[in-house]
Amino acid sequence: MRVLTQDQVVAAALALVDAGGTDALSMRAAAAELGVAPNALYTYFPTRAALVAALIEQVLAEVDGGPLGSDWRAGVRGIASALRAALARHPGMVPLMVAGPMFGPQALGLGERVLALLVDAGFPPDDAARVLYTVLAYVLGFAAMDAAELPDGPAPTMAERVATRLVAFEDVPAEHFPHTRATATTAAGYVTDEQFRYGLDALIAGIAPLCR
Amino acid sequence: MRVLTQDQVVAAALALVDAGGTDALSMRAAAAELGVAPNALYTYFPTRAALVAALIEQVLAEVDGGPLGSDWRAGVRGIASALRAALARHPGMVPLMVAGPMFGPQALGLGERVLALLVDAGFPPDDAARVLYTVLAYVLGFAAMDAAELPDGPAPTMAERVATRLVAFEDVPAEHFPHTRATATTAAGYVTDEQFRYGLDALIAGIAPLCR
DNA sequence: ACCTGAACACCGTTCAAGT
DNA sequence: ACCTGAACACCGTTCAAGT
Repeated sequence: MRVLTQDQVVAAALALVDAGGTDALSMRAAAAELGVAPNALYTYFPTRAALVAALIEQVLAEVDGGPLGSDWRAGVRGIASALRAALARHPGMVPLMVAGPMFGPQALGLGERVLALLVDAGFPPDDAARVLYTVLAYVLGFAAMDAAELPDGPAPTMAERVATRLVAFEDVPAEHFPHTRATATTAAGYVTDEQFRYGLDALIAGIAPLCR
Repeated sequence: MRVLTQDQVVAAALALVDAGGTDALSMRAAAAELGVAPNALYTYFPTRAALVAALIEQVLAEVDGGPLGSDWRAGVRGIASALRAALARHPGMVPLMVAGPMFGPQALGLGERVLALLVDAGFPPDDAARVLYTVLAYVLGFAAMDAAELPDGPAPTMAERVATRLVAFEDVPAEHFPHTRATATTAAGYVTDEQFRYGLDALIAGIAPLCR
């Protein structure tokens, strides 16, 4: 008789990542959290990679659908924002997501929703596929740059993060990098929702002519 | 008297990553490659993270400038493509780059070049900063999705990669993911230069109205 | 079938010692 | 100052044994 469930293992592992960052995840730490010998986890997941895949699916399951209306712009914005929000809730998961291919049912479902949205709006299917991957690349890249500079401990507030970035930019020598220094305030705000929306809207605007 | 140089350590470590993927990098393996005791490397780099930062700078140093003409579109395309090419040459480096903030001189120099290009073309500086980060997010995200599914061994040809992806999509159940299946051929080609250019051009088109 | 203790082959990093 | 051997506190994973 099993003393645990797969969901319990996933929950414990995700808690480790959320509390201590990417590197806090280990089979041994998760086992300790669950009060079980390290090798007991191999009953539930054959390898560490399989556990990570389950964690990724768990995070993707938190991405809610967005509006189901006929406006593809709002639909893409909604799903992309929901994905970014889910990744921002679990910043330690980002390096794990980005390091391996995503082919689980949740990942496929997310893509399918975007494709359906675009095809229904009149995009030729192949263009829809290209748009999907382009948007995904942007969202994952943004999330990665966002998560990259977070400390491993508990998450700082957005104001603290912007302040930290501003200080970092002040160390940049203005004689060598004048434009970088001149735009430090804007660059410091790169981690905000507003900046995410800015790039996403540019992407959507550039995509629009493809919809005949 | 030092028996090695920092450059030798970086070269050996990069060779490990290129040959065996991200996980092939370890202080001990690099030391073995150089014929030296593991802890000898701590003379050259205080931590593994410092070595990784030097590796990132090395890869960014390989990004060539692109055209210096007055056309900002060509300039952004050139630098973004050069960055993608450098990352594609070192796919094992991508998870390392994406996992940590990039604030070295090469990283700053790359950003500065893009900012100068945009400001010279008439972008308001703050818009230029936003454009820079948006393009970076796209390039890094694309590179990450690209690198994610590469095997750890020697790199397959592009044709082999597309074929592998096509086979993977054939396993997707068409009754649950009809659009995904219908666009499998296009999706299989996502790793190609052409797809990278496609998304980049959409981004540039969406950005253009910001240049007054 | 599932858990355990013990082990194997790894890590990054530190420390005391030698030159 | 720089290298070495040895050690510490970790990893993922395997294996034989117990229930």
